[in-house]
Amino acid sequence: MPELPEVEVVRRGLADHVVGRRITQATVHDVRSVRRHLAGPADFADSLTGRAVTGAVRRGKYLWMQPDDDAVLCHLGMSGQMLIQKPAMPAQKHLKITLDLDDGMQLRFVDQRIFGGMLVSHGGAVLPAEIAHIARDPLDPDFDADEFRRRLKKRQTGVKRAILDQGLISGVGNIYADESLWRSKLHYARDTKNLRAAEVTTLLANVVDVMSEALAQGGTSFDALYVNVNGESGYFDRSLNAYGQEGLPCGRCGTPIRRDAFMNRSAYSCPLCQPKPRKGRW
DNA sequence: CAGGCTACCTGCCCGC
DNA sequence: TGCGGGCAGGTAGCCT
Repeated sequence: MPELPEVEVVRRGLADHVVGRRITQATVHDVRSVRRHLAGPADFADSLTGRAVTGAVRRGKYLWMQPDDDAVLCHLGMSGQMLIQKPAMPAQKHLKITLDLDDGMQLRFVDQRIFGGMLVSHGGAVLPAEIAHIARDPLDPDFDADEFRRRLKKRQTGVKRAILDQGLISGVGNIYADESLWRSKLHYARDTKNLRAAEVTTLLANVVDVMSEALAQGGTSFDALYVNVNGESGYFDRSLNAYGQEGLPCGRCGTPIRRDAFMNRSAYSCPLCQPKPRKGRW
């Protein structure tokens, strides 16, 4: 569920509550949450026991803790949560992994749908090999906007597909794709090859803006599934202009927002502000 | 490489 | 009240 702003909120929580701590014990409650740790759940737990966490880093929607040169790579999938809680707190229904910390608190990974998970990447502290294919995200100081433009221009696809491709630009999911396209007055099916340079520049700026604004508001929460490490919801959902707004008036022109089936999911757009491309025209 | 489809999961909401 | 279908902030892999 979480996109870059939500994952960054979680990373900051880990930086505050886990970095500087030592993991005294690791418990895997559901092996499916460590299925990407190929050496198995026992090795996962053994690899973490006694390790001190020295950093918490994020690229796109992935984040990892750094026990020295290694990485505990985490992805929240659609429903993953990281919670800092006292051991006395009753276990959540979908509690998957518990890391006991040397200050008496626990880091709990809760994940209803189990699309997320953790793995230990040996020597992966700088960049885990498992995510070498993930592009830098636009909030990364080393994000290369010119390279993004070059690579985008070479794509033969629709613009929303392109910005959802984590290998081209990371961190953008369905919410912020629709929101940045709405702000840019671009239809999601616009061909990347036919985008004008100014349109790409505007889009990139809007991607950065919408994710920065969402981050400042603690992320987007529609329900209790997305929360920070203290269990609190973000409130950027109040600022959404397109995503989930089917039938509601466009904030610019009043035309009802429409929902289209797209990539087995949804694409929300304003039919007037974001005109559908016609063959031969764009 | 593009893109359609499936799998991986649980839960909620709606219509019947 | 129950059941089936559709839907949900994601990713990877297989096929054409």
